[in-house]
Amino acid sequence: MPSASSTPTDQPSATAAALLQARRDKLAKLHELGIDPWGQRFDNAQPVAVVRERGEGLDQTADDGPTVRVAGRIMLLRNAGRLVFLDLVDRTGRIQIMIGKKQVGPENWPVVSCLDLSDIIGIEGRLGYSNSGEMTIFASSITFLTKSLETPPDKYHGLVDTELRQRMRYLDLIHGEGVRDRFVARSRIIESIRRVLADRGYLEVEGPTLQETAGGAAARPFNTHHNALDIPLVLRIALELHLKRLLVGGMERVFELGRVYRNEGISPRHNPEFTMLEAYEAFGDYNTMMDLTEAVLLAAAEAAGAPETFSWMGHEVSLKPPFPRRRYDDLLAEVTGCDPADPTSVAAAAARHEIETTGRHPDVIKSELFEATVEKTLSGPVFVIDYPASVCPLTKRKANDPTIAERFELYVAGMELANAYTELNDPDLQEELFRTQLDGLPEDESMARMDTDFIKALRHGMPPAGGLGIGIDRLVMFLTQASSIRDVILFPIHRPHGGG
RNA sequence: GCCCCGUUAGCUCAAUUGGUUAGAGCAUCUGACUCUUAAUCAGAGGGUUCUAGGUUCGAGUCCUAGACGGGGCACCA
Repeated sequence: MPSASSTPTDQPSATAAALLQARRDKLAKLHELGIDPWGQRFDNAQPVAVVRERGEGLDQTADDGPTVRVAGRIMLLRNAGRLVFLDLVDRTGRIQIMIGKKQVGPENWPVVSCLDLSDIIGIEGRLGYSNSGEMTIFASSITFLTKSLETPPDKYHGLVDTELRQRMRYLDLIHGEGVRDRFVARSRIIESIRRVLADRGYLEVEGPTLQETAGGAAARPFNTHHNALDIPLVLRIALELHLKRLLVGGMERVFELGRVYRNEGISPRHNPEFTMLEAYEAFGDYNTMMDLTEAVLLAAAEAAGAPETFSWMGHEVSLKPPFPRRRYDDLLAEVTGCDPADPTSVAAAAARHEIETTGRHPDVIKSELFEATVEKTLSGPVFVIDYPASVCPLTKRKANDPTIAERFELYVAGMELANAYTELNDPDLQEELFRTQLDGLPEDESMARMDTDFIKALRHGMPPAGGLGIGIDRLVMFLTQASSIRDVILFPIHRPHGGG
């Protein structure tokens, strides 16, 4: 039985305690001065960027600049006796403040000795330039807005430790180079996607995240339980099947932009929860969705401020539409030299790449061969079209060839960014495909999970339609040049630290 | 799940082949300074070297196990 006494690691070191005490002493001093260290509403503050713009036109030698009012966090503090310089940062930028003992008067000056790095203050003062030519607000009053009790990271290096950066994202956002910009870009990208879809008459909807059956993708779900109903539930792994029910319901253009959950491995390209866009358009097909994909990507790139052509993970990428469209079998033949129409030839090529072939469905073998050989050659962007039908149980087959599914995947820089189909709307074929378990695929990894409620919906009639899925996190990675998915997710999953 | 690498002060990093009391910058405290720019100058305090074992006269350094993180493989998007 573990000891009930507190472990030594619960005790802060003397350094940590002294750093904290120093700030608590200043907190107490503020109270003594009759100042609320936790501040109040602060009206009419101008964004630093606006103030800076205003300062650009000023005569640098004049001392009659306009009065401005800003609020922000103290990032640097330079104390020169009866004169203090500090760098104040708000959401729009950074500006230098000068506080002089004579200038702010005896009622303000004692407050200055209570200022620490990371405190949040409001400043009113004249905008001008310091002797060394830096744009500066010469403070006439200081308003204390919030005391910071913890020591900030190294003011020059910031927070470098990857783990700390992710667990304490708030610090990373304050101190990390470009971190804030990347998450701003993410927000703008998502905004642009909503705009593109809304402009085309799509409605945004919200499907259930708690489901009885995890359908629409090949992935292991998270299991949970509802107490009042006393039933097991799973978290959704895709948006697809409920959006298609809405097509049946006459919502002819719908999309959902939301979180899905897959109980699988973690890597620089995988987080257990991630954000998906799925969009469905009645009376369209996969060609419709290729056009939509190009529009979404172009708008997203513009929103993120990404150049039209750039290099990412060692690939040169140009987002200029139209993106090339290449048939799956053609690519496979080009790269491997096999005959995609001949299972024996495919199996022989697969064997050369040490892919297990015995007892497995020919299309599973083909699919693995494709992933092992073709994928990494796809710098893209390129639409890979017309997949082997049996690995696509939710996709309409080609009218003249039931072995080919009308599906595309968009590859950019060797990474799969989008996946789309001409949607299967034949309820009898859908039911049959749900019942079919492909040889060599464990049930967990199959999309063939029977959803009788969905089949019933299809029997009521789902219009022919195109459907599209885009992994938003990967899109953001690509457009903000991030090499890890954890750099574009604010709070990626982490194993809890020991000790509970 | 498997393989490789990392973890030293609040933060960023040193520490020779295993050898004195584990060092430095930032941060903190004391003092000086009305134009600084990672301000500077003088002084002070601050460490369970991730954890638990082991080898050794002696371990931050070597060995074993574990924790957490990073990368790769597998799986997937």
